[in-house]
Amino acid sequence: MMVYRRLLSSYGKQHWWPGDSPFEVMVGAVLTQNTAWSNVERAILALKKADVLDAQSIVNMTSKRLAGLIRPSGYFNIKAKRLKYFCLWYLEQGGHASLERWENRRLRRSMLAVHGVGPETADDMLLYAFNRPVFVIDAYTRRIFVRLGLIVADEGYEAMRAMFEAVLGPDTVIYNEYHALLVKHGKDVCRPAPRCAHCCLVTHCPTGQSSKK
DNA sequence: ACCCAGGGTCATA
DNA sequence: TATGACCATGGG
Repeated sequence: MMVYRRLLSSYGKQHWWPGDSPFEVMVGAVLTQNTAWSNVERAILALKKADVLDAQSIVNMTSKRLAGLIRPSGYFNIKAKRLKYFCLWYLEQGGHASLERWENRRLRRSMLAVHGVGPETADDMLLYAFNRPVFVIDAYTRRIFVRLGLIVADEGYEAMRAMFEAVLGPDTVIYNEYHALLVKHGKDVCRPAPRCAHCCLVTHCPTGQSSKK
């Protein structure tokens, strides 16, 4: 796809997902829900320094303590519970070595059944922790392709994923790089539209949202 | 002081 | 099924 080539030549390889192990990638996928990655890094660093970045430690520890450790990532009470649910599932299924033998669909369904793991989080894990050819759709992907006029605004998650996967064919390497490039482009260039378009055009906004005073 | 960020769940209608 | 409320920190 042309969009992919142009992004790649503009930005170069992104080397995703940042993380030292598949498990760390999965933890990061939960922690980064609606959250800036820089905040997630602090949380993961705190887990490492406390030497608890493994499923067993997280399951054993109280939600209270876990919430304190991941505090910088935001939504810490909710995410502490989500991490515990996820790690419990992870252990029950026999860990990474066991999960690695599962087929894509079964693995995805099983992940989605974990409380706190939605489509994007599951697909992050599938692509970046298990190297499965699953295309990740996120807010950046949607925004960029809406702006390009290539999709309509209310296109659903599964419809978009199916579209990308059909066009690109099953290719883990391309999916990996493409998603990372879309995030990069979304952050740097394809910024969100202003809330009040009027404020971009005039100095005195009738809605009063331009904070003068 | 606002807005935003690599979402997901839950309660309503 | 389709909206809205809620979760919470750190950076611009």
